[in-house]
Amino acid sequence: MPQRQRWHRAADRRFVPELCEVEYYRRAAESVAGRLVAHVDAPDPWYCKRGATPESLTAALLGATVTGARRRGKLLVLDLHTGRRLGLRFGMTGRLIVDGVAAIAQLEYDSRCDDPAWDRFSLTFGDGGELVVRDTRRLGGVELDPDEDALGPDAATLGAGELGAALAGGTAALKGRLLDQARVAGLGNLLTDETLWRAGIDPARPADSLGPDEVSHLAEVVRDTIAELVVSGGSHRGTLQPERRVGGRCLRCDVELERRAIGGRTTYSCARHQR
DNA sequence: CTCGACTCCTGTTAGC
DNA sequence: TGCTAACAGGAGTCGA
Repeated sequence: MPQRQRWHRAADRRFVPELCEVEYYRRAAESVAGRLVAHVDAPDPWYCKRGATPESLTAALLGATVTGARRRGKLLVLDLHTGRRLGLRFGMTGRLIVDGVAAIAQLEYDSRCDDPAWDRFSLTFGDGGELVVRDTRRLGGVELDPDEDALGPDAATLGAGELGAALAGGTAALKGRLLDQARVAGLGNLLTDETLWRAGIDPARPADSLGPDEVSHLAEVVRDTIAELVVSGGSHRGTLQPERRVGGRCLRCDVELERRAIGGRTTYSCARHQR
């Protein structure tokens, strides 16, 4: 098979739970609101985070009624009528399956791993339906009463003032700050590359080197990009994504994209128009 | 406080 | 052809 075609196929599969994907999970999880938890299955103690155990999760959840599903950044929160909250994180390969239907059909790496063997956590409801977290690589996790305030403002509604505060006083690379969930919640590696490419800003610039107009513009691009990608199907629908590979080219400038490690993450950017 | 380096995990892929 | 090692990235921890 020609190399170009292989790249294209790989790009098609690239799909990681970032903000857009977790928003789909949230919408799917809304349908369990009003239901009573009749059974809790937490077979993997490693998957229970921040002091939670299969026993403590069962104690907190069994008999509780879910009252709603919220999202902050990449964290999905199920509210319970008891006032307690269940936090779900999906890592890189976590999927949410509600009543047997996957909230997203396909994620990177696990297209052929749609296997109940990777079920890390599930709730069964009084009506017989269920909510399952299926995570091949176990980088996600489940916790009780997550500290939502430890997360920065949600990227989907990021204001210029909020972004300015998130970037202030940082000499490290802009991209590193954007990936820091305590500063801005919801941006992952793909979405960060996408927004900086669209905004025409070099990801390696010091975070506090952006002028007020750049901050304002970037915040707008972040909001618009997320809004667009939530409508069009997820992070992998980004304009940059098909070119986000070795040898990929900038669709604006038709030059080869630069590939670097910034903030510890593989970064693709255009040396010509991202300044 | 900031921030880079390291670690977790496992399917895929590059390279010998 | 078959094996191995690097790679992918969200998030926590550690130490300078």
